[in-house]
Amino acid sequence: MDDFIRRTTTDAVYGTLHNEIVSLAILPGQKLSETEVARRFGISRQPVSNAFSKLENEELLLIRPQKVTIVRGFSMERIALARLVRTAVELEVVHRAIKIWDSECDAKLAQNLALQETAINNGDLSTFHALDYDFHKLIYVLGGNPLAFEVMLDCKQKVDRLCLLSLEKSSEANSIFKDHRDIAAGMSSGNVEKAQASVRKHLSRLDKTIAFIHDKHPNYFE
Amino acid sequence: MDDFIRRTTTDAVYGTLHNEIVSLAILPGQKLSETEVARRFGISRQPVSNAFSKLENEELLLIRPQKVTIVRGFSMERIALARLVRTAVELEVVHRAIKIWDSECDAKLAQNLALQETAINNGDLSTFHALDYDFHKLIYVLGGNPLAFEVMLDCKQKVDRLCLLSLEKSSEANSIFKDHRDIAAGMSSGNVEKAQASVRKHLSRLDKTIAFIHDKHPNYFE
DNA sequence: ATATGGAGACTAGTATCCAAGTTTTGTCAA
DNA sequence: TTGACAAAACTTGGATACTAGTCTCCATAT
Repeated sequence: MDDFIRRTTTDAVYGTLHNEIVSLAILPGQKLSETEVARRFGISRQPVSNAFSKLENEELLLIRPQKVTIVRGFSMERIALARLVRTAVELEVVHRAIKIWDSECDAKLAQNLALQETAINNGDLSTFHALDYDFHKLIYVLGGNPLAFEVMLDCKQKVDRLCLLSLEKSSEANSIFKDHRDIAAGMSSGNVEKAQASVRKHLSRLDKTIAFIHDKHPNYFE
Repeated sequence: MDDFIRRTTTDAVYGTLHNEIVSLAILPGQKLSETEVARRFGISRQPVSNAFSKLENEELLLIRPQKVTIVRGFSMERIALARLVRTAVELEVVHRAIKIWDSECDAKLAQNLALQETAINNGDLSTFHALDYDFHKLIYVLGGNPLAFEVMLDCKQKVDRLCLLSLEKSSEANSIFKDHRDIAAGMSSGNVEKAQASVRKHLSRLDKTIAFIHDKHPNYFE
């Protein structure tokens, strides 16, 4: 009865390349030949071409007829746009969530925050980042807009790819945790402006990092 | 020197099908066979397949391996999501625009509004709709976020395709015009909350229309 | 030394063929 | 009439051949 989702060759190639690009295993500007990738996977060019097409739709590749395909770099305009959309969505989700917020929501957020604190005290950053993810997702889900979380992730991913170029995320955990506590307090208070201000502050934390990366790695920008 | 953009067969097929789908010339649920479309255009299946793939990425088609491809219908969840994102972006753009808003911006909006009034008095709805488009775009451009306008258009398009099922847009022009005046006044006042409230009211105008369509055409929903 | 032109090695786009899975159809039997 | 079941007629996915445009490099001419 269940619709089986057969994993096509195209999907497999797409997934692999997508990971390699967003993880910067393949750097911006690098050439990607359909033939070469096909050889690497031991398949024909067709599924590779389809996968390329999907990656182009995400602005990860630049395909021009009869010219070599290259991995797209960053642009400050597109990064700024992704951040604008993420901020906008996050603020609106908070706006809507706060209208139906109750003590049960508070409790779930508090539970997550407690785990965050434990993770920080243990120096367990990977757990902390997972909890960070869950914290934001909770606000979407509890607020009744789980689908919007996916939109936000799309935006976040574009910025994250850029921020991989900076290797100084470790010391920030404490500040992030404090932001989260502010956001939770804002939600709990029922004060939209207060909650949104906390979100804005949290999201603007990347301003300096991005400017720094832009200065340090201009060659990765278009 | 200019990069010539050669129009591929894939692009042509994509463009034609895209228009037909969003204009509801091809209705949700209709089957689309690669072979059949290829015959219709007098080309091979390959570019049709590529075009299908692009349309699937926009959630306009549903492609399953070895099964017939069909035009996707609407879902209230996706419509609600598109409206949420549009609202969010529009509010955030207003938030940012109002910080750099000056009398020159006021003047440009006022000029557009004057033309809107003329168009309404002349009963020239197509001109009015073009001015409606320009009005919203002005806020993005003057506010320094022209790229965000494209994001908003993507969202709007999804809702517009649905609203084509309702044929009662004519009498609304006056209300829309008044909304625009409110928004312009809000921008001019420098009061973010006031401007945003006007935008919210403007965008929520579709609530009834969409509920009505959902009731009247349940077969077009997934 | 520099500019020009051409050969050859690339590139992606398209057409065509085959494979593999799904749906429809028709036949035969209970 | 109704059911089972097999065969035929679909569907998309992938492999391969070929076309046409682009880039690189080297020889030749200025």
